[in-house]
Amino acid sequence: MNSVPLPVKQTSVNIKKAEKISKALADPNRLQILKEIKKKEECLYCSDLQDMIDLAQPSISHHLKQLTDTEIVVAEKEGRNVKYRLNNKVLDEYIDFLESLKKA
Amino acid sequence: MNSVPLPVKQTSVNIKKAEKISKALADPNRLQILKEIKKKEECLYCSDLQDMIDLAQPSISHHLKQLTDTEIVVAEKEGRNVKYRLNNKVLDEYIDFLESLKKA
DNA sequence: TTGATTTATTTAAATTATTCGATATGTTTA
DNA sequence: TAAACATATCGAATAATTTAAATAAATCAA
Repeated sequence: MNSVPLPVKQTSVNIKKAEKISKALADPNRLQILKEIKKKEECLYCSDLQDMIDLAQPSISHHLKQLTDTEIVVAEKEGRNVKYRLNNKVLDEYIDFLESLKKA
Repeated sequence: MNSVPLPVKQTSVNIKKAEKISKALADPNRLQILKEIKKKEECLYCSDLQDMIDLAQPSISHHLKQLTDTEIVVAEKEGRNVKYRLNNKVLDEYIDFLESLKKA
């Protein structure tokens, strides 16, 4: 009866991207890092994490890379430190993708 | 100045649960399954998936188990078939967790 | 410039995840 | 009951991820 197809909301996150973001979130240490980033006033230095997470420095660096590769976390160089902050935009786009899995 | 701590919204999804759900979502075949579940009117039979996903039956069964273990997908036995449907509640709780990672 | 500090990369080992063939279990139908 | 069908489990091979030691690169401070 309804010959006009219902518009399907398109998100900017496709399956490939959603897979990458999900993978980035699929580790307790990386989730902990995200929580620590939230706690900090504006952003967080990599070195802060060494006190909070029981991993060697290269491992923390590796996990931060997973997060920045998906752009869910953004790194800003500041002298010899690196500041990390959450990228709300990417997180929101990922959430949109998840919402789009629900029935209309 | 503010001696009363701000209430922090608690989600029912903690880091451990979020890790599990993220892992369940961190695979292109499982994301495809979720999309196919959405497409179907109410739910989807396991056997439907064999036409849509290029994997052997045991692999599809394995992926469905990953999804049902997190309860993001619910399985209902119906004769010799099994019906699968999305559990909006768990998905919403996961989304709440993700929202809680953002700054207040 | 030298030494200390912060973060990243490389490499290798250990762990975990994915896949499928074989087979088992449960259900329907003849 | 026997055959057919749908799904699940087991076991083994392969692939991907995590971890840390060693080391590199970049920056700061003396």
